[in-house]
Amino acid sequence: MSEAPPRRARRPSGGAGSLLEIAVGEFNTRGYDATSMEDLSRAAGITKSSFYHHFSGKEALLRAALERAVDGLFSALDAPDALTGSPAERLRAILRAQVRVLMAELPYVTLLLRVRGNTETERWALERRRTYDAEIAALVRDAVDAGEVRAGIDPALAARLLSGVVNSIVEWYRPGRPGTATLPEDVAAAAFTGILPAR
Amino acid sequence: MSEAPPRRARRPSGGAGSLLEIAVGEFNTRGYDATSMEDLSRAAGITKSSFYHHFSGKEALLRAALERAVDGLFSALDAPDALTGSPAERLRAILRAQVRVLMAELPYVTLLLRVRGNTETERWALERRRTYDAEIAALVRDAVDAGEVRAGIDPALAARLLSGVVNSIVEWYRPGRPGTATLPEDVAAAAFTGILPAR
DNA sequence: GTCTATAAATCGATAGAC
DNA sequence: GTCTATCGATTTATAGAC
Repeated sequence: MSEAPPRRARRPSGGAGSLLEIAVGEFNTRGYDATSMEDLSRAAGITKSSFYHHFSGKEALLRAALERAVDGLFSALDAPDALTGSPAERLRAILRAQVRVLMAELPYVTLLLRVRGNTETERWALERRRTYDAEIAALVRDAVDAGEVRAGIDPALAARLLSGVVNSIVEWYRPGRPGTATLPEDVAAAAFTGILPAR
Repeated sequence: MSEAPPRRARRPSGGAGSLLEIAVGEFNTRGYDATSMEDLSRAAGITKSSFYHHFSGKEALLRAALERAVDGLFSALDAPDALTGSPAERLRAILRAQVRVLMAELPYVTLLLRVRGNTETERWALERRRTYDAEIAALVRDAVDAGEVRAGIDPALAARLLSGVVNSIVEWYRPGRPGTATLPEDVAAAAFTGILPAR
């Protein structure tokens, strides 16, 4: 009972998922605000109108991308080895998991980290980021209170520097680069031992 | 021989320097691409046309701001205590100086660190940043070769993480915050000893 | 040095045929 | 699901009066 192959439109795009991937790539290359719907449709090989058939607008694309990034980020808090052990052990496990998420969801998390807050969607993303950062800061305080790490600096400052060093990975990491298999552990070790420890 | 005071236009702006400061503030709040000349002139309290009398266009403003940021950044390499001593000592002095520059020239450096490369001016800024980062990376290699720091991770990775932790300061530092007088030394110490060193 | 007015291009988004 | 054509708003930038 073989049917005839489904009638195809002139230039079938790969579906909403494929278009989102293309759009996020363009957003990261030129910046969200500097990327026009014309740019997106050209990159996808369809017209602007066709793009609007899949997404209601530019902000809908941003929303879908940021939701994926936020979901990934928060999943680091629930990593298997992040739920047990001392505060410092859990914190170290979360750092490793966060680096893994950054690597696996690189374009989406990159976009999230560049959001400025111009629209409701962007403000929502910023709020979710603040919540995540607050969770990390609380864990740092727990680790200091438990006497597991040296409180040479303000725990709030330590949490900010931790976020900074981890998030900065999106500025240079590219998939397939040699020697990045150990990156999650390397970053966690650098955070606890120092990036440039004295001999 | 007192002359009459110079005839004044209806709403005298504070000159090009003042307008640049206002523009950089707007760029950092909304993002460069999302900020229109209309936004800038409204923030300055003059019309768009008047703004064009002081700057030839939006990109000229960006260029002036980025030049100031780049000059500040490179000045960290020439800090008095960065020219003598062992590689590790010089590296630590440069880190401190870089944090001081970030704090003193916060809005300009913030703008520099967000540049994407859409125009010739932005690509020039990215190229200058690459040159600066290469200088830091060379110093890290020197310190490792001299046996002053532990080469637990790839020196190139160490240099990237260093840049990440230092530059991330612009994401949260605000002038006048209490307890930031020791920030340059705190950041340098965290880089060498660890953000969360074990007890 | 400021203003009003406007040009010329581009933007996000929609209408409607196939 | 794709297309052509277009709308209305916005953008960068300029002309020219005061």
